[in-house]
Amino acid sequence: MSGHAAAVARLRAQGYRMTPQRLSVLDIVAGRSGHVGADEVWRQVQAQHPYVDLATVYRTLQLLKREGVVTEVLIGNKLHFELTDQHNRHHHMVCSHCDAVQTLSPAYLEELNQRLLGEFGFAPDLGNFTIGGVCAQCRTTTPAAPA
Amino acid sequence: MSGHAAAVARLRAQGYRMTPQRLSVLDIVAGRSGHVGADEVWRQVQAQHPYVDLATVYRTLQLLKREGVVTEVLIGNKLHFELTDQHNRHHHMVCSHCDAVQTLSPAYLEELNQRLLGEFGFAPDLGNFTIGGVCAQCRTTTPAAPA
DNA sequence: TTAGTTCCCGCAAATCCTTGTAACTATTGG
DNA sequence: CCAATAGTTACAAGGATTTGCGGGAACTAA
Repeated sequence: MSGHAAAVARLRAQGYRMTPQRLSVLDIVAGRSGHVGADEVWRQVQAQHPYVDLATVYRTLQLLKREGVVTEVLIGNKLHFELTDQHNRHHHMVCSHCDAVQTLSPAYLEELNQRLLGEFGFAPDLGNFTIGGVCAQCRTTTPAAPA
Repeated sequence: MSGHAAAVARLRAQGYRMTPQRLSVLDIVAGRSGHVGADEVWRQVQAQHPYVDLATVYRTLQLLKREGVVTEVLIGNKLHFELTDQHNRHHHMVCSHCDAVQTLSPAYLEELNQRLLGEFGFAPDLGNFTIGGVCAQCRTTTPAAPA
């Protein structure tokens, strides 16, 4: 219950009602060091408020994502979420073979970001950027992978 | 019926049976200059073979993607496909606001590709790479967008 | 407080895509 | 030519996520 109090205040200031459901969702995502699947967020929310619907969890997660409070990571084909940490920004590399996730410093995409913006006026959504591929582990132990 | 005859032969040589359903799916994707939604592929397949199931279309598209014959583009949250053109490779930038798609030369990602491979041993799937963001048009006409 | 308005939720249905299954079809080996 | 085999399909059911809707709770103004 440390880092996200400011986020709650900010959301409230923007006119959002921080209902028990929303606070619960945020608490659960914030209580993790890494990412959580939407379904697991739901299960944990239900432990506190058994009547909460899955749709509410999804709507809340989308809201928090829109407001930059959480970051979305597509793993396999499930959405995961983690608390956005301004002081430790990172992107994600997800292995399509074993679903392992590595973090990637924003520095790696900074140049691309600038070029797309400068040359095309296109502002990439790097906040929720995830790049798929095959990790080192799977490349060495799998017969099908490029050099 | 020009470009993909070779692909058909290759798939056949790999042991795949090029059934009427599969040929139809491939013909339809190949008959487009740009990308087609899975649902529209289905509709057009049905015009030729009314009994074909949507699941077959999806399975076929996945097969063609796995084999590199077609490229997948996620637009909005619908999958689109286009014939992979080795001589005109490109990635896609998709606007999350208006769903417009721009193509992007592979040159823009070549350095990133090399760095991820060299520093992490991670082989990004750039063949089916799509980057989301907000296009120039929407950035100027929308109140919410970064500089 | 009270009426009016806005926001949010639970519920249900819909959407897009994937997967399980049993039947069907081409191919292979006698 | 017939049986065994492997690959494919239609159909149906499932999974993940989104959306429509109507009621209800919270904020606002007077």
